[in-house]
Amino acid sequence: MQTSMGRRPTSFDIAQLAGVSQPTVSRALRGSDSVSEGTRLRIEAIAQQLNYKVDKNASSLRRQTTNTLALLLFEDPSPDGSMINPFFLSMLGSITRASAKAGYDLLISFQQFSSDWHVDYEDSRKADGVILLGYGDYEHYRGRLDQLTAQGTHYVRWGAASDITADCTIGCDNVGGGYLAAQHLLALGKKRIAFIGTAAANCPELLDRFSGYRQALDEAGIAHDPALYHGANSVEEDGIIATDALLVNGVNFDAIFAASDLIAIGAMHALQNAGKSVPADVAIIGFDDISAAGLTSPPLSTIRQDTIQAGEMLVDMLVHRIKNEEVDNIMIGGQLVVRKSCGAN
Amino acid sequence: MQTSMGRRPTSFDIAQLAGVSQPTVSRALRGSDSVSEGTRLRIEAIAQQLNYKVDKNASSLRRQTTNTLALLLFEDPSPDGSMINPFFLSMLGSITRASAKAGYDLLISFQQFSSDWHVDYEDSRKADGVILLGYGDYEHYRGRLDQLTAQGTHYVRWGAASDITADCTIGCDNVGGGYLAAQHLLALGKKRIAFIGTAAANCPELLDRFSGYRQALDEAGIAHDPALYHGANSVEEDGIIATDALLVNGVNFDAIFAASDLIAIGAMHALQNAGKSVPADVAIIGFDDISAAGLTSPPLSTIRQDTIQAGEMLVDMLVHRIKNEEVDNIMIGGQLVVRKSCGAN
DNA sequence: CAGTTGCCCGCATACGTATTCAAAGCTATG
DNA sequence: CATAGCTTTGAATACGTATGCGGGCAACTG
Repeated sequence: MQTSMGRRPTSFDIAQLAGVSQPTVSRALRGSDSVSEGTRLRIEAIAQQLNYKVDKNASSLRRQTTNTLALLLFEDPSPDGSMINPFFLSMLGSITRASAKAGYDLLISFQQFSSDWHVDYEDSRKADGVILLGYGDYEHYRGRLDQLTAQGTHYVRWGAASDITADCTIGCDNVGGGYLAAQHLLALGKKRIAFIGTAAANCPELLDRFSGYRQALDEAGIAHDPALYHGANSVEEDGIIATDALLVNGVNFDAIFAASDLIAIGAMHALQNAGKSVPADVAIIGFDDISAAGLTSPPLSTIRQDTIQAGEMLVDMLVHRIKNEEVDNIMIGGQLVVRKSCGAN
Repeated sequence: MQTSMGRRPTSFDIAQLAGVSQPTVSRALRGSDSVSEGTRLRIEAIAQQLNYKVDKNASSLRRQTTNTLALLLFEDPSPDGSMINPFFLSMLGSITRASAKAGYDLLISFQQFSSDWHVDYEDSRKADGVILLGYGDYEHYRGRLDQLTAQGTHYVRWGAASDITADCTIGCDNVGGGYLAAQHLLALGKKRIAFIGTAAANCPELLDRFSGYRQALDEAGIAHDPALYHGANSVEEDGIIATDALLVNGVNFDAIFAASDLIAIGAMHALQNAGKSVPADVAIIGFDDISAAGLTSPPLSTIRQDTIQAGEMLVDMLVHRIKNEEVDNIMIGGQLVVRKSCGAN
């Protein structure tokens, strides 16, 4: 029982069938209290029968709100041009779920750092707010964040708090996490703990982890030894390269704190390829607790970032911001996950 | 230089500043050829200066098209309530990229099988088309697919071709993949090859892999032995359970073909926990080639499904369908990826 | 019975864009 | 110089929904 041929039903069609006006249909279906019970039921029945759905474009246009969040995922173009960092992929999954739970649709977009992402979404009224997700030094785009704020775009960002005006972030306590990791190795009696991940391009997260690591070592009275520090971005390959360099240079080390699990996995492979045993010869601890961390051999000890909690918090915080409610930056603690890669059970 | 206070600029604002009418602005910015060069440049300059962006809600409403695709991701509620199957996560990443490349925004939504997904998106005009992604027996929702077709929703589906009216799918050659896997094990001299993944609930993919496996065994003259077949859904835990059962029952087997990598990883852990060596005692091959497959110890041989290619094809096919172009179902071949879990080299 | 209150509802309109139609200006042609 | 043809523009309108405002009607009060 279609009204006109083929066309999808509108609120006018329903109004006509129900013998009321279009505004009444709108009110009835939105649950306004100024529609009589009887009328509402009648309208609802017809709507159901016609399989009527509100046209969200029209609705959004009229209400000037979209009930949609946008997730902007930043990624350095990866070598193979396709993989996504598993940590962010996990966050993506979590955010997807969380926004659904909050009643918002989620629009996803990959972005290069260089693109004009700062004007893409809210600006074109496709989303009410934006979640920014990615590693990276915010100094590199603080101008864009300021512009977001200037044009009234609501956004939240994954990462460390900053002094950027009206910035709003949720991030892991990377310093604390680094401290935990180093402390764990120290407690196991390790004295020569290498750090892989220093000076990673645009990545303050890794630098914070280094700070935490140094803090633990300082407290233990262990002096600096730059030979133990090695740069790496968060990819497996960099872990391999860095570890190979340590080996080739004949550096003496009994443990590695890798600033991310991917680096740690690379390091583990490099060590094993060189005939070293993990953890007998070298203990390894990573950071993130990506799902692959539990699958390596030996399973990788790591500092867990709770992506599920983080995703929910990001969505939650953004929703608050959209409602112009006051929100505070949040820091999530990292949790030590002990597996076999450090030795002691 | 804002037009009215605070308000975001509209095409009327630009028209006024440029001394033309609103339609001319619309035409100029959409690149219509019936606007003089001078006028167009003037309008473009002003638009840029005001940081004007087309309101996509209004535009979509007027044009009755959204330039957006929706991805519906089906998932059995997982035990921990949060993880996403890594294979689908990978597909998700690939589809995200592919749709961006095709110039479409991507809307993502998790769905329970039981929900009213079939009317959610295109119906409410938020997307021009829908990608359906998930394991599952389409028989369970053939009615919904029919309804999608009936209401004119464009969709493509990941999975095996079917006899559903106007159904449109891209899927892996699971039979061929299963054949490849079994053949590989046979070539290595394995005689007692267990299969884990039979009779998985709602999962024709796994059954097809079983068919391929049987086909290879039949050709090798190996008789059926139901003791070697074990049910499992595509989660690690089921792999553990199934393998433990094989061990407890004292079944004689020298290889396992697991119908998915997650199952294979579970099986590997179960074997190693029981003191068995992989591949010396038991060879293992999986299916999918999720990113964790290369990280296990030993690294897992598997049948690779090319998610990148699949994602691009899904998007491509959907775009064609949206344009009402004829498209054919596609089957993607699985590729044997040889690592260490089966022994040879 | 007049006046007041409160409940339901319809009229008119706004949201911002894209397109159809017609008209205006301009060039070319005979 | 009149007409035809072309280019460029504006007026009007449609897309489908949501909401401010006012009106009709019944119930209730004095």
